[in-house]
Amino acid sequence: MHDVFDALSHPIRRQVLELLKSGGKTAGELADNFLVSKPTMSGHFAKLKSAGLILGENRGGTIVYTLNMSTLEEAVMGFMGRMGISGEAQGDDVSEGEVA
Amino acid sequence: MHDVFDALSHPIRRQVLELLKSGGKTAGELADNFLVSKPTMSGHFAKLKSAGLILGENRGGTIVYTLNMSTLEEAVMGFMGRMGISGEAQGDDVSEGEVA
DNA sequence: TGGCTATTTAGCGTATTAGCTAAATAGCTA
DNA sequence: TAGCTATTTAGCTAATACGCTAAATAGCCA
Repeated sequence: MHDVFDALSHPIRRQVLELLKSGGKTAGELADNFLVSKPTMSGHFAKLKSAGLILGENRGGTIVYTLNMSTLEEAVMGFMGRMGISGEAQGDDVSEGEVA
Repeated sequence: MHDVFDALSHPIRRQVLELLKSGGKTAGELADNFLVSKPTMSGHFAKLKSAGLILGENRGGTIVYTLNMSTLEEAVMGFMGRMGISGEAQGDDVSEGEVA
């Protein structure tokens, strides 16, 4: 759990997840979307992978990364649930916890 | 936005937010829940505050911190929305984005 | 004023993070 | 085997993060 939020703390890593939303992509394809070097991107992939947020499948020379949505969902929605937010729209009105 | 996820990356800070869910608490009350020193906790409060996740009200000598739920919600649910998760329970079935 | 409590700021040490270039590894193709 | 592409590992530097103790600040009370 801690590792998930740790992995999410870097904007490049969050954006990688968003890019993978539409399907698996190779390390090179993903890296092309950012200005940093490929070794730097490789480090980001490693962190996402060790947090369980992506999976890497070695398909002959190239590596295809895919999203592991369940880890993301479990960690983030779990925390938000504990915070009392289940995801339903929740405007400015105070529906509970009357102040006085 | 980046600062929010940055602030959420430390377990103590996430737990502080959970403690504030039930209402405002002083810096000292919050600090009592953790093993680290008060100056260390003060640093965590500062980070949460600069991310806009909590508000600090100086009430004569003591400082009462309160949760700023809207910032948390906007950043986290915004990201999750972009990931295609709106918060509704979402089991193992694939309800959209048919694979083939 | 003096003293007490609550909290932050200053200053320091160490660990981690993020970036780079250069080199290594792995698989393909000729 | 040689060469090409894709990706990671190694090794480095600089910046940031996190913890500590000691000291400063701010408000209260006698």
